[in-house]
Amino acid sequence: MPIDWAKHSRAVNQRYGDSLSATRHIRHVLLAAITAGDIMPGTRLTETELGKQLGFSRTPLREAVAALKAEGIIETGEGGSLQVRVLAYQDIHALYEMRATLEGMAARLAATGASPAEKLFINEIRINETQLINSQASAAALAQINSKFHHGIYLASHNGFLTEALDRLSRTMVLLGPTAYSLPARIQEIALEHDSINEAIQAGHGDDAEAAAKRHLRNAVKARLKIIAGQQRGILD
Amino acid sequence: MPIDWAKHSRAVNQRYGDSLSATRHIRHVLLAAITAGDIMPGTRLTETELGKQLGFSRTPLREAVAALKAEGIIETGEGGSLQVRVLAYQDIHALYEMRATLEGMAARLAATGASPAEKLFINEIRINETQLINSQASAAALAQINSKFHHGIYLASHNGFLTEALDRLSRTMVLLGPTAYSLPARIQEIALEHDSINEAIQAGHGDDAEAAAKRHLRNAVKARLKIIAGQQRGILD
DNA sequence: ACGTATACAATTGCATACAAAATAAGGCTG
DNA sequence: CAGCCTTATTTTGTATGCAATTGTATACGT
Repeated sequence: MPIDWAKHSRAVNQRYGDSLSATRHIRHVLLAAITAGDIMPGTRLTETELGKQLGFSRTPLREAVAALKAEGIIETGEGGSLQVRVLAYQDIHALYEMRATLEGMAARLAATGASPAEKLFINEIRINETQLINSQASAAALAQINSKFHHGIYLASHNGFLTEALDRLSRTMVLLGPTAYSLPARIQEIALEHDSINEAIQAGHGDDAEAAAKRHLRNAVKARLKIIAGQQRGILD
Repeated sequence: MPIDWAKHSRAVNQRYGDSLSATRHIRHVLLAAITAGDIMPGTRLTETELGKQLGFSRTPLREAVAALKAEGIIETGEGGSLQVRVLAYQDIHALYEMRATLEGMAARLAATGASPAEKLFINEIRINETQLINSQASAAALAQINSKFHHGIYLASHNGFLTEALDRLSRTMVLLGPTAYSLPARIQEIALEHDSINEAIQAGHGDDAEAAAKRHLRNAVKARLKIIAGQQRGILD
C-alpha cells in the first residue's frame, strides 16, 4: 500500500516554507514519514521507487539519504541496499543513557548560564504545558509542547554542539515508533518531573537541575521498557 | 597552489582498502586533507574544481559533501557556496565542554562495565604510550597512540551512541588545525593524566574515572587556549 | 566621481543516461 | 528431484548535461 507522501510534503512546506531545495525537502519528508510510522524500521527502500513516488529525481534523493545515513537514521544493508535503521534492544538503553547524560548537562548549563529572558521563556512553556494537560489536549499537542520544553533547555545551554547532539538523539528516537503520549499516569509524572527541572533552572541550582533531568530520563526509559514489553509502540517523552 | 590529493588518496586506500565506493573514498580524502591542514577552515570549495582534481564526477563528490555537511565539517555559506566550517572562539569552549562530559561518561562506563579483556587492552595501550614517549617518538605517532587510548575507552563503554558522538567530536576537532603534540611539558602531563584515568578504570572506580577524564579535558582546553593565544595551531590531545 | 543597473560568467541544483553489481528466476545436469 | 550454474532483471553507483540562481564586472546616468 502506497504511502501518502503528499501529506508529509504539505506539512514540510507549511513548516519550512516551499522554497527549500529538493534535497532538504526530501530529507524532512523522509523524517516525517518515519516519525509517523509510515515507514517501519527494517523496511527496504529502493531509490527508483522512492524518487518516483516523491516526484524527484534520484540525485537529490541520494543526497538526502546520504545525510540521513550520516545521522544513523538510514543504514545500508548488504549489497548497498537501503533500509531504515533497526534499533536493537540494547540500543534503547544506550540511547536513553546518552540522553540522560546530555539532558543533565543541558539542564545544569541552563540553570547556571541561561539569561533571564531564556529562563522566563522556559517557564512560560512549562505553564503552557500545564494548561494543555489540564484541558485534555491531544497526544500530538502534548508531544509537541514537550519537545519545545526540552529544546528550550537545549538552547539555553548556549552550547551548539550539545544542542546538535540532543537534536540528533531526538531524531534517532523516532525509530522507536510514532509519538503516543497516551498513558494518563505517565503524563502526570512527566508534569511533575518537568516542574522539578524547571524550578531548579529558575532558581539557578545547577546540581539540582542536572539531577532532576537525569531522574526524568530514568523514568522515561522505565516507561518505555514497559511499553516495549507489552508489544506496544510509542514515544512517551 | 594545488593540493597533493594523490597522497591522501593513497593513504585512504592503504587504510581502508581500494574497494571503497567513490563517495566514501572522497569523504575520507577530504577529511584527511582537512586534518593535514591542506584545506584551511573558511576555504571556499567549488565542486567542479574539486571533482576535476580528485578525478571523480560531481555526483559522488556531492554525496560525500552532503555527509560532511550533516556532520558539521563543511557548511554552506551565503549563496550556497561550500566552505570548510570555521569554528568561532566560543565554539572551542563548547566543544571541549562536550568532550569533557562525554569522555567522563565513557570513562565511568568503562570502569564499571568493561570486560577484563577490554581493561587489559586499554592498559596495554597505556603501556605502549609510555614506551613511545620514553623513546622520543614523533608527534604523529604520539597523536595516534593517544587516539587509540581514547577510542579504546569509548568502545569499552559499550554504548554505540556515545562512541559515535565522541568520534564525531574528534572529527570536528580537526577543524582546530593539524595535529601537533609538540609541547614536551604537555606530553608529560598527558601521560600522568592518562595514568589516572587508566588506573581508575582498572580498579573499577567509576567516580574516579569520570573525574580523571574530566580533569584531563579541562587541562587540554587550557593548553589549547594557550596555543591559540600564541597564534599557533595544533591539536594537543 | 560615485552609485546603480544591467549583462555576463561561474557555480550550484537537478535530471537523465549509462555502467556495474547484485538478486532472483529458470533451465540444465547429475 | 535436487542442486548448481547461467541468464535476465532489478538496483545501486557514476557520469554528463542542462537550467536556474548567484556573484561580478562594466557601463551608464546622475
